[in-house]
Amino acid sequence: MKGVLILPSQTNEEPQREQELRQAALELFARKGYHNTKISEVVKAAGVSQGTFYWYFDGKEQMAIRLVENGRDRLVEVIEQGYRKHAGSVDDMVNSSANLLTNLFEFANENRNLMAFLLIKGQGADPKVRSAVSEVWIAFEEAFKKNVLRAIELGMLPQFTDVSLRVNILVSLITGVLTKWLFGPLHDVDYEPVYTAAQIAEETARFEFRGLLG
Amino acid sequence: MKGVLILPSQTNEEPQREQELRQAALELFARKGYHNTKISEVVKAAGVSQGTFYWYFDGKEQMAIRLVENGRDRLVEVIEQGYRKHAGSVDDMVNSSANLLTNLFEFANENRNLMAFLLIKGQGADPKVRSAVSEVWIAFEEAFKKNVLRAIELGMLPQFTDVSLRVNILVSLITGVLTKWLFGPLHDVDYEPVYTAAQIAEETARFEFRGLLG
Amino acid sequence: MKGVLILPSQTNEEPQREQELRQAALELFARKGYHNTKISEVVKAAGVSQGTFYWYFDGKEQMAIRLVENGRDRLVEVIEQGYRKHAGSVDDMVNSSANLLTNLFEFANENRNLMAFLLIKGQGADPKVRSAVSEVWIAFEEAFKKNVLRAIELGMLPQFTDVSLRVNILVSLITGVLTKWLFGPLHDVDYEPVYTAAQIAEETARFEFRGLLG
Amino acid sequence: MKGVLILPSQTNEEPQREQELRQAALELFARKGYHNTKISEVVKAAGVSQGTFYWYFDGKEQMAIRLVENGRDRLVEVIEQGYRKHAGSVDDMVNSSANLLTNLFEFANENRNLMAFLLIKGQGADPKVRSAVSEVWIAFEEAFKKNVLRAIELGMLPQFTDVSLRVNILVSLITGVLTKWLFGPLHDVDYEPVYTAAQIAEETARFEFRGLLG
DNA sequence: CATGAATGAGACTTCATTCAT
DNA sequence: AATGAATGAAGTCTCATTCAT
Repeated sequence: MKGVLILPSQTNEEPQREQELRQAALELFARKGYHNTKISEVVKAAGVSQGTFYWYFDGKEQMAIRLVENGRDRLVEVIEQGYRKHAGSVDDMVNSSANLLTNLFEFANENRNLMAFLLIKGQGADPKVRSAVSEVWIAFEEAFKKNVLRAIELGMLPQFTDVSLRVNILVSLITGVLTKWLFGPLHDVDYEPVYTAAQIAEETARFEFRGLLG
Repeated sequence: MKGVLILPSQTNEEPQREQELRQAALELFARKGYHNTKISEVVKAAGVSQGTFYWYFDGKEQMAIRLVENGRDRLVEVIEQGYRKHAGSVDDMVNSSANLLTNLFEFANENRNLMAFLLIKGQGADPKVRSAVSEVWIAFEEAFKKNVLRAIELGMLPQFTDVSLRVNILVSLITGVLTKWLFGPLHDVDYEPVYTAAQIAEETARFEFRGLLG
Repeated sequence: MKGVLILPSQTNEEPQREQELRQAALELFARKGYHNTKISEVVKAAGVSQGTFYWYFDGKEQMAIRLVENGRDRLVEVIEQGYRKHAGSVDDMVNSSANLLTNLFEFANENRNLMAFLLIKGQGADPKVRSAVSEVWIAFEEAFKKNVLRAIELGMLPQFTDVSLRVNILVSLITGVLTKWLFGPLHDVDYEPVYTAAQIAEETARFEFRGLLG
Repeated sequence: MKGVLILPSQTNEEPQREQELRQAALELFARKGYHNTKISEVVKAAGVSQGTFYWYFDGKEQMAIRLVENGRDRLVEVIEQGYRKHAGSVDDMVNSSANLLTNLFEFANENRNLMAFLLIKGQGADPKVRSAVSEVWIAFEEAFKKNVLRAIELGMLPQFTDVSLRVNILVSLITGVLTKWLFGPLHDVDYEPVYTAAQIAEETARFEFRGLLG
């Protein structure tokens, strides 16, 4: 850890200011939405001057897009780790799905600001930003579809006539549950989930495979 | 007093201009979001002058809230018509649920602008509008909860230990499916649903009760 | 009193609506100033419609001017009644002046809204209205000057080298005292004078002739 | 710390733009009144852009209040310098009062815009601004009262039964004379006083102590 | 005479962005 | 790299006035 506190001559610290700006912006976007967040507030929160923002970013919109794209990559990574290698029993499958969802929910809870922007506030932004957000959920659905197709391939799920529709419904379920679990009925960034990630994941996985009657 | 109530050749003419303004605003809010919609655009679309807007509404925010509250009432009305009177078989229940969802989905498809604002764009608005939108979904969930409790009472659904959680997940599923069905992956107001309301309702109802494995 | 309540066929009631509008406007002008008073408020206070205002008056400005000119005539009338016919002792003169001031102060107190507009709020209006207000005070000063010249003529006051200056100072004193007495330090229309008109008139008259040392 | 205080070739440069804006605003307020002065005119007169105004001030109202409060402090300072230390003859007192008034009148004439706003136009502004203006004259009267009480203490003036009333009348006299002297009968900012500050002060002081008969 | 919905010019204010230092 | 004063386009809202009924 030596040298960590020596600020003036740091080497790899390159984008420290940038990081602070990103974090500040993401928090504000998540809380107040894109349009209700002023650059002046972002820079104040990050402790830098107005001009500095424009040294690191081309503008408000471009910054938001960067934020979203960065989030997308990290999110997809989580889901792709659920990719199945071998076949197993139904219970295996439920457990496996629950594990994937647990990872997803934990990631989401550790990145609440990001998720709030992606799930809720992003749609209030400008067209380009909205597109970027939409692409996140397309990528998200793709990743899930890959998993479902793999499960069918391994004979663990029946050959649906319309896989896309099922995946569609499945993803709707997951994002719906995720949003409510994370932010509650009022979509409050400061809401504290009442269930653990594992609990809500297990319930969701059970529902996923067996429905209300299961 | 004869003749006093005979208005000059109109029946329930109400404030026609107000209706036009509401519609224009809702369409623009749905398409471009709250902040990207200018009053100047709304009045242009409605074919009235800027000042006229302020004759009928106190301001942009208040108008949006009125729009949301009006939508909430109509939406809840649809769901409450699904209230069950007698017990029946499981298939009855699935059918019944599918019917309710069909009604809901049809209503939604006939009020795409309203739904786009409630489901997607509303969260980009100002705090008071956001609150109003959140309240819509709370009311929505309440209405569903009433239906589920009734089904449990009639012995058609098991006594869940945590009804709220189940309803929560159920509502998440429904709004998730609804959003995707109506607006597609890109949240496009002009997206044309690929399934009919009845089809998606049936699939959703099946999933609701039996999950992926059903 | 017979017939008084038969409204539809009244004859000399001509400007009833106009009177109500004048009164309402004067009160609002006095309280809130010219620019902070909206025609919509005036008509609401008078219980008529917006259009009616424009049937009786050419516009806001013209109405204010009419109000001011009407007030001027009544105000000057009061002062001119102080015109002296015969010579008398110094005490006569002080008493006589006190009587005139008493009349003035009583008139002012009975027409608080008018005086508030003339003394205080009128200067915040538009140029033409301001001119009309200024002319009131010029007429006021003229009327006083006439009285002073008459007193000099009768040998009751010395031949000042500069009568205008003295009258000027005298009028400054009177309007200054009047304003404070009527509306208090905060220029509040609802202020209640702590002295009676006669008391403040006597004090002022004494000061007028003898100053602080008198 | 050497060198830290050496600013790049300026001495007390403060916010120069702010000064220009203040001056421009005060002049326009004085001439046209608060409501007839547009921010667009102020910034044009100051030679800056519209946005710059809002960099230095929170808004029109807040700026007007600042203007008034600043003026109040300077005005009171002038009067408090008249505070009497030793007793003296009646003539001393008249002279002393004339001196104080001369200072006051000179200050007023050097700050015609400020005085026009405080004496005349301020009452046409919005409530908060009006309050600020009223407070100026309350402070003004307080300062005079202190002087009068001191004179009584020194035995130079009799023990009035009601000092407040006398001071009230005195201040009414002074502000009345001041207004007329500065702005003439038409309350014209460009009016040129026909007497010097010393002349009008002397006349006023004589009137103050001896009245018309003096 | 009376109504009140409709108008539109123009006011204040916001805020993303620029640029000289 | 960093600052922060300056910009100006554009937005929301006000309100005196008009006019068809």
